[in-house]
Amino acid sequence: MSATPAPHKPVVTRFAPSPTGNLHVGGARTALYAWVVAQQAKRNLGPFKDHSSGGSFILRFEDTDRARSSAASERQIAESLLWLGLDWDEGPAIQGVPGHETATGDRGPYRQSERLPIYHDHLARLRDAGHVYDDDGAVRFRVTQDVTFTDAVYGQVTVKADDIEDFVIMKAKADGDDLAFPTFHFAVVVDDALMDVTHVIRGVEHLANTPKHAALYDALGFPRPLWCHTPSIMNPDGSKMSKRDKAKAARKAAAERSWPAPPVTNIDGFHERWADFRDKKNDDAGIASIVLRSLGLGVPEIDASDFRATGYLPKVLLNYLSLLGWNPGGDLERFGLDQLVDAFDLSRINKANPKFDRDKLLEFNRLAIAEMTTEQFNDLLWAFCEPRYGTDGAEWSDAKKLIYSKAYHDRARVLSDPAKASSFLDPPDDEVAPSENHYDPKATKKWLMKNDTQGLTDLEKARDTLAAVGDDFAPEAIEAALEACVAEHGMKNLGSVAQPLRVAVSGSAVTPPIHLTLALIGKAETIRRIDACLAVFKDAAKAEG
RNA sequence: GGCCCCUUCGUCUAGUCAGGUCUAGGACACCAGGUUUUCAUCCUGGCGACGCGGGUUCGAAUCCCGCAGGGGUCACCA
Repeated sequence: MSATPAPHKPVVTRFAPSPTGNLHVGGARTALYAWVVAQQAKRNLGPFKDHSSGGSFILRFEDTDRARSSAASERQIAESLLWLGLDWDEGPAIQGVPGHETATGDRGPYRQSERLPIYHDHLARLRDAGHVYDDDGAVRFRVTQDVTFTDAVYGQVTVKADDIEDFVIMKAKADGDDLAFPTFHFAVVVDDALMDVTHVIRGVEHLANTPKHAALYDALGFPRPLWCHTPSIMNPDGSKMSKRDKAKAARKAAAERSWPAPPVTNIDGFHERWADFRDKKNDDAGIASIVLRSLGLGVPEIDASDFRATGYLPKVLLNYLSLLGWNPGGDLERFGLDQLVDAFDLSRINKANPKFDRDKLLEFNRLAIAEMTTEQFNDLLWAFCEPRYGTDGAEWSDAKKLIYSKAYHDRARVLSDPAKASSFLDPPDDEVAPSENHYDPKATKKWLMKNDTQGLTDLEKARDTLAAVGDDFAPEAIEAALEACVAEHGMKNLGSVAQPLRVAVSGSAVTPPIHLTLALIGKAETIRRIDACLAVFKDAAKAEG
């Protein structure tokens, strides 16, 4: 078995999703592998080192299930693919996707619903040769022989004719249609053959269908492609990772809290949709996301767009996905697309279904963020945050944005982390006078009240020091002033002032580096919060003492 | 249930095709110690696997057979 076709034959791979939802991670990985193989052929790399055959990667929509297919889903899939950097050489026109609003390539149409006459031509050939028969308005293919085919990862597979049913290749014609629709089995074979596809790379769930496809290739007189089936990506509990996981998570969370009724009212018919959803009449991912978010919970990332929304870097997702069921053979784990194109080899794909490990993905993403410059992180972070979180009307200066980026550059794992960790930036609530409730009890005890309120004493000194810092309140100036304060008063270390300050301005003992935190809050607000804190705890100390 | 596929640390895996160099290597997670203004980082160390049972062989994670467990498929869905 060889993954290398004859030198004169260009390599053609394709990604052929049915547009019935977003791009699932499993689909993303399949698309990646197909894209990589085409790249290798184009650039004479990997298994194609000595072949100048050329290659191309086709995007085709398998929309023979008209009830579930949608243009919106086509757009989402295309956008996710582009976000990942997996552009295609040939594909259909997709409205609303810049760069792809007109079709490219001359092997189209690239939508099965637009290829109906082609299927009927080939059906006629099959009929003439006696390979098919009618059944209740549908057309079935007659399986008469055992089938043996070779798969790049599973090796040689043989299935007996008795174990393959006579399967439907043309559905019964629906009312109002001119032509009947083919089933997936017939459409893929005809399309892949006519589009000169050499490598059919897809999920293992299709392995059991492949004997049917091989039989069809033979009956139609088409040369068979090299099949390559990739294992399914599983959840940590061993179940298949699927869109339904969102619905499951939402129902479970709602049930655990005895969630009475959704607080969402501005969406048309939400309550009815929620009721149906709760009663398991559907697994609407949109409803699931709304429910989960209303409960303050994260939505499990399943689709490429989910990972994008959380703030994963596309190259990291690709890196991690490529490693799920494949590896270059040594200890190398973190690499970019170019290295992947260099090293990839279909025959090294594992057969067992891997489990998706979010911790490892998170760590890879953290490392990738840490490796870029603060300026790069700054650009990325704000490009990510601004469309998502808005600016609350108050525009931040570039300088302030950069300070924020510095504060989170080496502790953000995903781009949404900083927004979650920076509640200390929330504007003060003028309605409520500060009280002990604003402060974490453990933190106040340890950093303010301990040793006869030593923390409060140090905090007062820090306050005066900060009040003397210039009004631009730059991080460097703050840092220098606090260090001088520590030295002048013979304090143990910077923590002596940093910790009480953290508690005073944020209510907790955890924030980014203190000088960045204070600079972000601003001078006036910093002083105001310190004074409020001192007032609260001085009184408390007096009452006790 | 029929048919097909899979099985190395908790997880992803290297090693299996060409049996010895594997008292099984790496990464993530976890645990302990150290550095550090908190958190995080960083450094050092640690825990931890060949599903089970037979067989072949001087020798098996690697080859053979059986079992168990997991997955897929059996649609006019893809």
